[in-house]
Amino acid sequence: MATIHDVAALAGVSTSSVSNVLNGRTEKLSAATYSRVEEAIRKLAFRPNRAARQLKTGHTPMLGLLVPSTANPMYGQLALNVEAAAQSRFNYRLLLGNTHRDKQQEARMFEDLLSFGVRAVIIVSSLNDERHLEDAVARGLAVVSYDRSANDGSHSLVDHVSADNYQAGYLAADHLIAYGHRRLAFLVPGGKTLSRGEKIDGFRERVSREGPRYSASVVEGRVSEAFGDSELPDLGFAMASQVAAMRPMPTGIVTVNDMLAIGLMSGLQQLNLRVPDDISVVGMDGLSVAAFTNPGLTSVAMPLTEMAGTMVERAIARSTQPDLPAADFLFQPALIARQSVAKPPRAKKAASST
Amino acid sequence: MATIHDVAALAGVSTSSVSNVLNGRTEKLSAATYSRVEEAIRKLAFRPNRAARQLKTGHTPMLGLLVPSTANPMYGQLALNVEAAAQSRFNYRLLLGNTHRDKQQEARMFEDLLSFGVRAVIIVSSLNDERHLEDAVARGLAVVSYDRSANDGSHSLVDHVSADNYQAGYLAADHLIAYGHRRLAFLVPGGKTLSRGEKIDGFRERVSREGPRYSASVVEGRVSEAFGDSELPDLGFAMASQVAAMRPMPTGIVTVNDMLAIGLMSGLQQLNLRVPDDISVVGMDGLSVAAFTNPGLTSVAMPLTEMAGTMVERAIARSTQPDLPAADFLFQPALIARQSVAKPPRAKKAASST
DNA sequence: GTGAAAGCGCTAACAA
DNA sequence: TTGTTAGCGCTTTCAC
Repeated sequence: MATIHDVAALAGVSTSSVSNVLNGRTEKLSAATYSRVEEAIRKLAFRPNRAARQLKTGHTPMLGLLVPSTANPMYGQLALNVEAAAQSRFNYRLLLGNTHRDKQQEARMFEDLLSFGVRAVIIVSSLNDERHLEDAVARGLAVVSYDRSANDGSHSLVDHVSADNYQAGYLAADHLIAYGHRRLAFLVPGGKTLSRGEKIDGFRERVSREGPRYSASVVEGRVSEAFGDSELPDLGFAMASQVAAMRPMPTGIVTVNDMLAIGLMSGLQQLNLRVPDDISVVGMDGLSVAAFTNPGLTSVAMPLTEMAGTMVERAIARSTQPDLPAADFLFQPALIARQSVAKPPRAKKAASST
Repeated sequence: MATIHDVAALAGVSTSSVSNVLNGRTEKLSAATYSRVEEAIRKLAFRPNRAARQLKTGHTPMLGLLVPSTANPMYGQLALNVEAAAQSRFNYRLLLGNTHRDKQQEARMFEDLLSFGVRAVIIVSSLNDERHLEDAVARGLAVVSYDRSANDGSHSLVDHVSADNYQAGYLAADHLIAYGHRRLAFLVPGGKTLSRGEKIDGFRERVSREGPRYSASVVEGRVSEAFGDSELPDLGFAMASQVAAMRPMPTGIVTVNDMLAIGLMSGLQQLNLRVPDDISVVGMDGLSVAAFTNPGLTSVAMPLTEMAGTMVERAIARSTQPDLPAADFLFQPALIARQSVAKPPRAKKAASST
């Protein structure tokens, strides 16, 4: 690989002039010198060594992205959007890590990012404990947290970009209620996850507005210790039995995310429960693949592209201006109606017999 | 951030001793010194600066991964597997790029990798033209190409890790034929893709063995210039009409990948064609989500984890030992039977009328 | 407008 | 066994 010295030699100038060209300081060079240097750079196919540059400047155009698992299409899409924004708007490249929602892995990744000189990171974490995030901040990382709203007040050290999960839960319940459902259930994996709390609150709030004849239950899937995002559909599949065993059985189900819903629908069909004739399902995320399930999955979609843009912008801004205070950003979800929701079977009966 | 000097000072030794500890050269230090240095490292939470190290050694523990789009769950899974192998077996981190199968983007990413000091890269490309890959190799990258078999002979510069696509096509056709199908079709997006050639060959070969009463057609989807992997399901959906318009209509369809199949099934159902009663579908990839479609999608699965492991191993091995010759690795696919394949409707009639 | 030179944090001879 | 030192390739004062 050619170095700045080779270029300087070929162009017959000093290395500092080459450096000035590299950094676009047009005003410091005569047009003639400038183009002579450019020519030399072209000829040698010279690309500056980032390690050297970083060693000098202290930063490097890389952004860390930590997601639970890119095998979950939700995070695959997120990675795509984040990468696109980072690349096209800031010329930053993406360092990707799958954390499996494991605190150790997250912490190790932070360590590595730091040692690579990366100063901006976006993390999708659902861990209750944000202490390791704050450690990372203390050591110089600008951290943006996805979908973990900060209303627990504590930490103004980390940016939070999230969907309005309360509203998401509210919308999902609202949609089912509009179709006449009265016995609703909200499905979540057991254990840790956090943003689901608000989703459940919104869901419950909407149901409780209808009075005592409406019910809102929360069903937790049984998950093993090592439960990962790739097993979400399997869990949904298994939870179909839990739902089917409920007495009375709910007629409208909301799941905390789309992959769970996809598994659930499959499991329900396996039990000869038809969606939406016997039971309606609403997912959350707005995965593009949800448009192609059978039936199409109604889902509360998050504005992923906008959120990705904001996250990238914040992470990079705060990494370059460490004095910028952390902030929270809330995005509004929107329900996408497809075919997985219909009138509840009871309502049909009720119409003729009550 | 603490530097090696701070550690040396605190431990009361020279920087080279610290360096030796960092690089685990136990034999060069007394046990006492060693642990004193370790202690100092711990106390200062010292992490060596990779940029400095890289500047010195010329390499950095990073691996590039270029995929068309992580929004395609196939590549999301691939990224997960590659990252896991790189991380757990080599302590390498992953630099991810979405190329949208665009040559410019691929070339730019190569440039960037080079300038970041990354010497090992795995690429999923379907571009006919491998010249930019060879350019990259010439400039010092160890390139491993996924699923682009090299039997065009030309390039021994790039490693090729691929599934036996001929066999995949063969297996898919074989499965349909075993169920009694005679009119088969193979669906692909229009334009570029490459590995599909062998899939089609295997598919055709299997069908032609049955003689003239069997037919194998290839259907190309109409795609725009900017067609991307995220639109695969949409394309499949649209292609359902193309299939439905064929006279005679095929009863068994194979698609070049699962996302296309998922869209196709949805489109067929939209046209009131039932899968598998009216028409059977076989996908390719073995996406985990294909187990949860309705009906479950029969698919020819590629051994993704093993392939990812091999790719990582090769990329890193060849980046550290540039004299290692490039090689090709072929993996055997396996058909996963689910519910999207059944006897053809004609065969049922035939059974009673012939 | 251009060049000389110091130094970012590390590694690896080589000396001691 | 431990320390000294010369760079790796770049950026950036500071002279000229």
